[in-house]
Amino acid sequence: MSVTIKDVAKMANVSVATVSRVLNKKSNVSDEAIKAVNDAVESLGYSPNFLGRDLRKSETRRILAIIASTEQSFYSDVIRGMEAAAYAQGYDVLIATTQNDPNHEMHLLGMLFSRAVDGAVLLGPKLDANTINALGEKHNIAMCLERLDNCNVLTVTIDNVKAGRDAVNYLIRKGHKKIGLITTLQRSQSSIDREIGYKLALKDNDIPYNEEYVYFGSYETEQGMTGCEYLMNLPSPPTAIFAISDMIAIGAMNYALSKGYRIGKDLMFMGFDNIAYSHMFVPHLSTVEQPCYAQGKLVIEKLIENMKADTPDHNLYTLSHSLVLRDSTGD
Amino acid sequence: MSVTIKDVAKMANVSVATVSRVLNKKSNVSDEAIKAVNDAVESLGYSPNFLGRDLRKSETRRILAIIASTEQSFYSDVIRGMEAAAYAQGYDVLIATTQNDPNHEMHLLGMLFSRAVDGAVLLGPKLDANTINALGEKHNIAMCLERLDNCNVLTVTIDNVKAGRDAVNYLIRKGHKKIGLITTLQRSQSSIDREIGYKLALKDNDIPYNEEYVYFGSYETEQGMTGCEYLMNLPSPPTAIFAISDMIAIGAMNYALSKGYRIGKDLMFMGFDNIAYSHMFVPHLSTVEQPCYAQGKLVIEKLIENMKADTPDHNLYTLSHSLVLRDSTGD
DNA sequence: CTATATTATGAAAACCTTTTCAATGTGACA
DNA sequence: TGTCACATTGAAAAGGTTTTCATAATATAG
Repeated sequence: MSVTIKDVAKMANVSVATVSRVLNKKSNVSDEAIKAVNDAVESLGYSPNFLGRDLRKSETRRILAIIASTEQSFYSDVIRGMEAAAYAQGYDVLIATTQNDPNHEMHLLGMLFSRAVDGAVLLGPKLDANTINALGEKHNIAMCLERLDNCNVLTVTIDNVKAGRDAVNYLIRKGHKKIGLITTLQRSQSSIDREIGYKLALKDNDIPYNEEYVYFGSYETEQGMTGCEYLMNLPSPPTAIFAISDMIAIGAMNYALSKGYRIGKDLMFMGFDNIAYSHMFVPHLSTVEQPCYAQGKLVIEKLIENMKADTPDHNLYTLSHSLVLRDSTGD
Repeated sequence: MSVTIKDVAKMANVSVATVSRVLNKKSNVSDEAIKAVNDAVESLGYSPNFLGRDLRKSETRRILAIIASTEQSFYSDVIRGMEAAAYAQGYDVLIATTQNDPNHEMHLLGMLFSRAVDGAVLLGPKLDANTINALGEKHNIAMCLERLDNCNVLTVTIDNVKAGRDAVNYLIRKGHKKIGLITTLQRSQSSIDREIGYKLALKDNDIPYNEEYVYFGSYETEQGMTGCEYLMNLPSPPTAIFAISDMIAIGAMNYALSKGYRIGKDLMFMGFDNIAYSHMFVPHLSTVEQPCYAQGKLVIEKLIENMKADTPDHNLYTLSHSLVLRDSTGD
């Protein structure tokens, strides 16, 4: 039905082996043969069947990036970094989404077990550390952006404890003592770590931890509003708020704005991620920036190294973050 | 090296054919054989090699979605729709990004020609209509969100001309006669169509078209600011502005806000896409909403139909949009 | 001019499945 | 008892490529 290497061989009057050699730019093939093959390929409109090729070579040169959804736009820089690193070595990056379903995440990893891809990168997995450890023993897996406790799989991330600590320390340095935290109920390790950082910063400055100042919501902006409403209705409301994501912070600021608080004066906000909207929203949001592109690039480089290595690298790499200071902290 | 169907067969004391039958849940296999095979699969940790399977069956049950980047978060609903439709029929959806490079788009389509996937959906292609037409003759291609003039490939989109016309007619009905348009220099068909709709709405109401009122920028929010600045510095500035995307509209509002315009009163804004931030930003943005999920779902359903059909459907399907009215139009 | 590298080539094996085809065994039925 | 249908099974082919191995042809060295 469809045109195969045999058809090309026949038309070019050579063997399939020769066609294969030309296609793969091997040495030891005459100029005439090269021309004959290329002409035949052209006139037949042939393109090689990757299933055959990949089966024979038992490699696909494809890497799967598994992500909850494409909604969080800050993933896009991570992916750009991943692709840059991959293309540089002749790999393609494919993205698949789990919609936060661990079963679906496992299903997608099936592509790895079944050799439909050579490796996989998990960006914020929903599976637990034990499961991932077990899979990491036998397959080329890496994690990016999000680490997992007790997980010895190659991981590239930032130090979220330190990042949270730096963010809150900055607010304290600005003169605040009553600092609210809006975080998520659904615990990713990064949000746990940022919360730990929040507590450490308080301790650094001998400010007692007050659990009333912590609101647990979800990642949606609406929850930022609700969280801010809760905090500001406390008997002694906070004067600064750290939100573990910009989405949440924007929601929170939105509420504060509607109630007439003067942001950056009466009330300061610090977000996390430095998404594009964080400096479009008025007032501009101060935030913690993490090196998305660099993390994506590094995780792919390390993963490809691992695919070639006999003893894979299962280390944790942490890149450094930085504070971006804008209106919402009065800067 | 890695465990194959042969190893399973050996351990289960059956032929590979029987193993295959068990794995594919075929009839005509004894209960003992089923048990023996399943036990062997379990204890060996076997998972079938998809390359072998796909080659034999010459189908992969995978569909590639080709997208410029994952930055525009409103793609995420389209993808959700695509996945829902795909999974319902046992297909997986893989996403790959072109970063706006037509060469890279062609490279990714190579996965289709080379049978690494069964079909492809283009969301806003950078290739021209002729090229896509040619490819569509031989392969299972569809387009979504974005149509192309003179392109007879299966397409699912909305009527962007009518959408632009409806948006601007609404502003006119609100009493405006001087209406600015912020669009993009880089012409996607949807932005061209929305501009056509803008002009038609003016004509509907006997308002002369004034090219001074049209600003050509890019998709970035910053360009929305610049565009708004340009428009408001005209000798006779517009009293309402239609932006062809919410990102641009938010940038434009941002500028207007900083200059003290009272949005929804002195100056009205209408965006496009109804992204999540459009109702987080204060004031809330009025916008045109397109059915993202439904478009994604439909395009996959039609594409899968085409893969089975002998005479493929190359029609254009248009779903309906709606106006979402909020603060920025004084609603 | 012979002996030996070197280059160019093709036949066939290998990669791992699924599926076809033929064979075996079982039970029913006359 | 003999025939037939049916369920279960395995050997082998098929799918499209790459790669190994052997061979033939040519070039190089002595």
